[in-house]
Amino acid sequence: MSDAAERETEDKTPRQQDEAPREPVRHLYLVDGSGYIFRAYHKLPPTMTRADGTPTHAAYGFTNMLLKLLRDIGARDAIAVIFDADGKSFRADIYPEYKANRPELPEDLAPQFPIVRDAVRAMNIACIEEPGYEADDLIASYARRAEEAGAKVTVISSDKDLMQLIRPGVEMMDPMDGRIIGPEDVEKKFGVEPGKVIDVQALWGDSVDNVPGVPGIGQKIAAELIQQYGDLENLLSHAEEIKQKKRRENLIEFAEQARISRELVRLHDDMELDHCLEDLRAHEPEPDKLRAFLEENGFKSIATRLGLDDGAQQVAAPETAEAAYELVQDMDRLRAWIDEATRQGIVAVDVETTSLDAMAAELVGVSMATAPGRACYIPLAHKGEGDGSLDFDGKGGAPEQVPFEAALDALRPMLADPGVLKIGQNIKYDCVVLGHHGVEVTPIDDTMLLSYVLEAGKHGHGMDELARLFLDHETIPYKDVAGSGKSQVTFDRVPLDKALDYAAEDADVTFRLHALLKPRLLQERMVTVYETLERPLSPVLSRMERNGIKVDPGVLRRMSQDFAQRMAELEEKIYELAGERFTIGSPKQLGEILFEKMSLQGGRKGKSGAYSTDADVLQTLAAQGHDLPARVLDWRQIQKLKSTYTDALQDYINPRTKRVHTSFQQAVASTGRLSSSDPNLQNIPIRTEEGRKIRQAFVAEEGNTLLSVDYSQIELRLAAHMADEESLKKAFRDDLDIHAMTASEVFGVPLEGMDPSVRRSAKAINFGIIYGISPYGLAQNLGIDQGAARDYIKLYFERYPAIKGYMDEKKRSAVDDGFVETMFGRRIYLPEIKSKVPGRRSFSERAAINAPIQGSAADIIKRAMIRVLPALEDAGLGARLLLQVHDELLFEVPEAEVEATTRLVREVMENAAAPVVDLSVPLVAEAGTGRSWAEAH
DNA sequence: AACGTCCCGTAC
DNA sequence: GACGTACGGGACGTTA
Repeated sequence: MSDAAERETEDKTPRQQDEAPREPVRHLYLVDGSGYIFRAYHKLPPTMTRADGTPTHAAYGFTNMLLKLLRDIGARDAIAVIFDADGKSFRADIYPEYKANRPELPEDLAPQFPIVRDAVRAMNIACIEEPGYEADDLIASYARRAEEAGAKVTVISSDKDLMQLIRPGVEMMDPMDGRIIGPEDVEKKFGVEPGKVIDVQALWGDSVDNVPGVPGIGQKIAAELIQQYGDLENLLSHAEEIKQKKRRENLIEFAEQARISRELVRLHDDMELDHCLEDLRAHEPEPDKLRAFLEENGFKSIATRLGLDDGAQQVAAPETAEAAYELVQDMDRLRAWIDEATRQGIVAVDVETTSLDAMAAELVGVSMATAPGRACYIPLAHKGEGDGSLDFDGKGGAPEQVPFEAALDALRPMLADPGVLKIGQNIKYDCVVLGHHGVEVTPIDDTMLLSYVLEAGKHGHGMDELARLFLDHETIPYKDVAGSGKSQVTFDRVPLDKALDYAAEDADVTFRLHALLKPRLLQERMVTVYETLERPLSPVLSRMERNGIKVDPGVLRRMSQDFAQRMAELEEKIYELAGERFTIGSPKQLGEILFEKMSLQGGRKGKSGAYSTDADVLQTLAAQGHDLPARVLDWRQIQKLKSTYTDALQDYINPRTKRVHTSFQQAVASTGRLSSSDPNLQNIPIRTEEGRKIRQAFVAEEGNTLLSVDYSQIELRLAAHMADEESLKKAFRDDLDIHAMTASEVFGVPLEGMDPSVRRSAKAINFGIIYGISPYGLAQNLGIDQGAARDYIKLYFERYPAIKGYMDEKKRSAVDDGFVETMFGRRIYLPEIKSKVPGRRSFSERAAINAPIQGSAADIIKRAMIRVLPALEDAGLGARLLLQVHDELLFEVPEAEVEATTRLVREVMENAAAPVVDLSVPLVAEAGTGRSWAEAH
């Protein structure tokens, strides 16, 4: 018999209204009924059933747990079991999806809920629920009421949603082991004090209850943010300040969702309550009632234990609604689509392949759109599903498709028809792939380039982003059709119905984007940039990518081997010096070795509070005579060269062409520059002796020579022109050493016998000008203090006042217009130029200075690239353009034509600004040739 | 397992 | 905090 029961039994007083006032309730126990029953359900094996077959194991466990609890509480205690009422709670009104994807109750649990309610009543315990509210709200409200009455509260549950209630006077208890869950446990789970739990949950969300939260933010980050900003509202109003781009954007975009989430998890403690504290006071169970319950459910062992056994025998036991996409599987339908495209004179085209790498990709299918919502997909090389093996009913076989070559033959005339405009999103990719099959695609329009020209700096230009932005449409994620991770398949294994949805959507979206964006060229005066720069450049880049460059794998392999050996030696030495083995490549571990174990001086920096171990820091330490940092510097250099270049490049050699085919990105860099990836051939080392050797692996085909032609100081020249800085312009016209001259002007030293360090300083300032100089940056660069750097800049501006004027003007116009322009009219938007966060604003200000300069140079070399191919052709020269590296063009030239080609290329490059821009400074292009890129540059 | 971020380093 | 534009590798932490 329980203690409570004994006490009650001893005084033998039946409960009566007129009984003398008892001492007030001092402690209220609130049992989270659902949580309780779930715990019981999962803890016990599902073996028990009632005589009628109803499963009872959860109810049994529940009854046991509740009896145990009842035994442990006293006469001055109150107790209630709270359940969720059936039906939707008010939270579903705030957020319809709330608990929407909650799985159905297990089949063997649902029928146990009525039993459990009976159990509670049989024990003479109040059983409370309230339609429209959840148990948690009732618990919160009763806890509040008890607290106001001066009673302590224990909530029996381990549900994290209740943890927000923990405060002095309100504790939680784990129903399984009786452990008290205190503020420390909450801290452990949420990373914040209980009072801030709901703010954390608002960000974190809850997949079980379908509370959305903010994407990409989990417990860890949520706690960090709430710690820092105090609460959700304050965080949201300072969301702008968050450093991490993705996180910042999500916080802004999903701010309302976070508020709703907070509202969803916030418990209401102000409900009207049906019971006062006294009503809930613990009573002795009424034996008859309890016995009846136990018997009915076959809980014989409990009855026996409680002495209630009367000997009775029991048995123990998609959105694409408007679009009509067509799957084209026969020649007739294909011809019909081709005819329609030809009649219309405009068609959006998209190819599906097996790879993102255009040169390695196998063509799998083609989609077309001829009007918004009107699109088709023509599968050409789809295989059966699964692993391709045939199963006995033949399902693994390839689906019905138009024969590959026949389809291409049918498409070819339309794709090359000058009267039919082919629209693509990043159509260069499609051109390269189709180019393999001897299919020329012309003329073209590219929605990615349209967006790039119209909105550079505002956002990216990938199709998903454009669809979202301009069409308010979410495209089907690739992983939804092809899977991801281990289960990912190539597109030729995607079932045709899915392939149709995906591929036709791409063409459809492209068509719609084009209809939206193309007219804006004229309205926004961007026709020229698009028509004379980006659009004609696209086929040039296609050509370059298909050309590729020959890379000698033997050279790379030998270098990799050499590097591996040297790294191993250095590692030995480094471990010896450190006195332990560690991951040298981990800045964190290295920092700990250097600054903690060896206690070298070098302090912290960086926002994460980690030690910086960059080359600057290591250099300084090495200069103080420390061997370890010096070795790590060597190790780092070799590791970089090996992993990024000599190892990685070998993997990029196309087995078919034996060449490396980079991909040029035409719509990535906001200034108008190109970028190169997979592999990036625009950052092959050159500055150090060791690194430069990698260029020896880039070689000309037999009988050819590499020709490198690069612009000399093009950005500084353009800066001089644009700022109209007469003295600089004159220096360029006189072909002076510009850095030496700057040194002479700024520091007042004679050109003759100039100290190289003085010239180096001037060079750093000149570079700083292009980047939108700051005293910090210059100081960093020159290894001087900021004061000195500030003086240099001041001196520089005094000598070149027009430069200063140019910078101020750019900043001003950027603020006024929201964008800056290159000499050729390319616009670069600077959406953060008015930001109230100083760091971001100054970032935009520097970009406002740099973008017109860098962008104008980019325009010029693009013009040269566009012109040089027909010029070579006209001259009957066989040179092929292989690479562009911002101010350099690299050609592969038949040996006999080197001289003529050099002359022609220099000519084209030096006059590339004309006739649109009449430069007041000369452009100079310098040429070099050799068997390898190392020799040619 | 996939992703994002950080740190670092390469190019112009 | 921290000079412009990129890409990428490795470490690491978080999310799911």
